[in-house]
Amino acid sequence: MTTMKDVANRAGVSTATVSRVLNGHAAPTEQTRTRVLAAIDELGYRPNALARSLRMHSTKTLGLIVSDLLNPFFAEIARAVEDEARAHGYCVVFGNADESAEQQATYVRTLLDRRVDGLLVCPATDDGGWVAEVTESGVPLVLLDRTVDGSTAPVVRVDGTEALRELAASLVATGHERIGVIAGPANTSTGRERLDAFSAALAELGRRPRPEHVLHGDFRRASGAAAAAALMSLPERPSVLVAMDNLMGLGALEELRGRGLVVPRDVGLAVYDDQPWFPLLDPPITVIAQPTVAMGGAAARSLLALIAGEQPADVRLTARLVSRGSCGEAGLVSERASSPFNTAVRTRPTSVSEEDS
Amino acid sequence: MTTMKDVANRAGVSTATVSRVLNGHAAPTEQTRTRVLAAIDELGYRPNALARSLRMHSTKTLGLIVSDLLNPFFAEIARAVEDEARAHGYCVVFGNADESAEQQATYVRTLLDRRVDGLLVCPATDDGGWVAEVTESGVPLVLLDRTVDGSTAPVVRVDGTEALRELAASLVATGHERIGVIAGPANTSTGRERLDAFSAALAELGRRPRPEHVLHGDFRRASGAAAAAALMSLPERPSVLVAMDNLMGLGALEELRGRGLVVPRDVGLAVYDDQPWFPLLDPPITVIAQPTVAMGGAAARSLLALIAGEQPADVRLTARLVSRGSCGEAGLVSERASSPFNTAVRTRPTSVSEEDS
DNA sequence: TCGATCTCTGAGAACGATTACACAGCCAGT
DNA sequence: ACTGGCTGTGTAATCGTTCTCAGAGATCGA
Repeated sequence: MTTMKDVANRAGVSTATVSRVLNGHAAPTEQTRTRVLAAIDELGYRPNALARSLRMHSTKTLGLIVSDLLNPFFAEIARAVEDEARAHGYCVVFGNADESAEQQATYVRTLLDRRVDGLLVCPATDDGGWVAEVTESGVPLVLLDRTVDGSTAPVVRVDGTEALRELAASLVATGHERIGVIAGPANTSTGRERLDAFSAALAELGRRPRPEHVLHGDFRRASGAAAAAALMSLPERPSVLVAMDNLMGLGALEELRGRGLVVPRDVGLAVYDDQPWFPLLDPPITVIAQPTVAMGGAAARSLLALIAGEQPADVRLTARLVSRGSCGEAGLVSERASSPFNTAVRTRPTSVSEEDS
Repeated sequence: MTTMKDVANRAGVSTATVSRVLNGHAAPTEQTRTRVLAAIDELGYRPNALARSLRMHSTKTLGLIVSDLLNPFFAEIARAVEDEARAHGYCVVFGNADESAEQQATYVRTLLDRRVDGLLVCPATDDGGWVAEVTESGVPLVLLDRTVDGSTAPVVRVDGTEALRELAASLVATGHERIGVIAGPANTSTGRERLDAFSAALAELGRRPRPEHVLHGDFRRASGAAAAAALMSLPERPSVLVAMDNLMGLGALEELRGRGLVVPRDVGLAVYDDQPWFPLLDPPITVIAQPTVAMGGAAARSLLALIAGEQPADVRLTARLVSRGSCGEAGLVSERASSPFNTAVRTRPTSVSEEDS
């Protein structure tokens, strides 16, 4: 590799001058400037970002740890973060925790060791032992989607209470008595909050889901299938399932299909987290949509603000209910029943990206 | 931040000794060893990977540039690459080219500047101008999924000719006369190869798609919808559409639904690239499945081999046809027609991850 | 003509690690 | 007691940048 010294020799100047030219300092003459640039060009010189970072105490890099890269929810967030970061001249290094606290801890350490300028974490669990490590290292931290015990870091999250309240009301209005819930892990904030909000909403309506109708999954496909299987094997099985995450929703759907159960005739289904293909199912799936792009953007901005020495406030975006008929919602059911086959959806499917803008 | 010097002072030794302890050299006494470790522990010292990399000329990092992070196909690949890399003690830095050659070039440069030990690229286009830059820098390069003009780098790709031949045969056998193709961009190897292979297969069967029935998209959702719209607006519209990528397939599906067209009654659909939700549609979508996890793993291994100084051969995996009935395939259609509603799929949906193992 | 001021450039010290080399003890063999 | 071979440790160079500081000319006013 050619270094700055090579360029300096070739141009007949010192490395200091080369550095000044490279960083756009005022000092160098137009003449030396062109000489240096010519040398850089001839040698195909590219500065070593490692050395630069070591000297500058800044890597222009953000670290992002997502709970599960295969979850399109996080993939979209990752993409949004990256867009925002690039717009500010930052690069993003990803880590995939795979919903595992240990793997997450490993990545936190790896990224701290590489001296990222800031860390964005979608925590795998409530356990916040790792936060102390980050705080000690002095690297700015922003939490995304989920919170963590004993952390004072800014949080960017989604409030689904209102949407869940609407969903509960809609289910009750449709006449559902036995509501099955495939909840997220009890040791994640989103897992608990969604379940709590939904339970509270039902309670307001005078209903209370039976304990055996509430199962916890792990935000992944297989657990959704397992939970659906368990729920549908009960003597008094639910008339509708609410999956608190798109992957568990996918698993539940697979399980229902595998059992030959028809949605919503045999059992209704609602899912937390919209995905582009949900409107394409028959019936289209009723979902609670989260503003993923906005989340990623907001998180990146908060982190950049933190890096700039500001004190960004917590961000709380709101999810919203998108009723599509998979719970046998009034009006949609009857309309649907009149068409013999797989019919066209009534409205053009709304894309997630459109919703976010 | 505490540095090695701090540790050395605290333990009453030199930085050399600290380094030796850290890197497991034989030299230090058990006594000094424990003293150093104690100091490290008390100070919460973490080595600076930047300084280490600068000195060692190795970052233990692989760069991965994907064409589009939002495409689940690439998300799965990214995940597989990361798993394999981690197993060998490497970290992965991602870049998202967004199907843009310029953005890809920017990322190539950024990653080279950060001195990644190796580069894995899913090229956005055929243009291989950037390859020279990588070669000059001496950083090992492996191409993934798509090839590039004038490159001698090892390639990991998927051969879909046999699967496409089977698909063509199946479509012809089902009686499809007018076959519409939503092809990938002509300036990508996969875009061309899939179209060529499919056309050749049809030619073998004595058919030849009409020129106006072949449209090129850009491997993204909107282009699939636009192409489907154009094709279905023709006076002699196709009886079946073949989308050469899962996102274009998604777009096409949305468009068909929006127009109130029923698959496969009004028009058949087949898609290149399986996704977990394809089996859940009614009818389940016939696809050509690619071994994504195997691709990512193979690519990472090839790159690591290259870094180790070996000369890995090109890898060519094979895609396979999964017939599900969305093209009105014989046997499936009749069975389907007998059930009035959204029916259960006939076999348990096969998950992508199972297929890859 | 002589400072004073201003502009440009270079020498060299960081940044935080690794490691070649030297050296100080120690023990064994003569 | 002296040599020679170990063993364990420290000194200092090095990686490729940035940046402080100081010096070399040039310009200018008195």
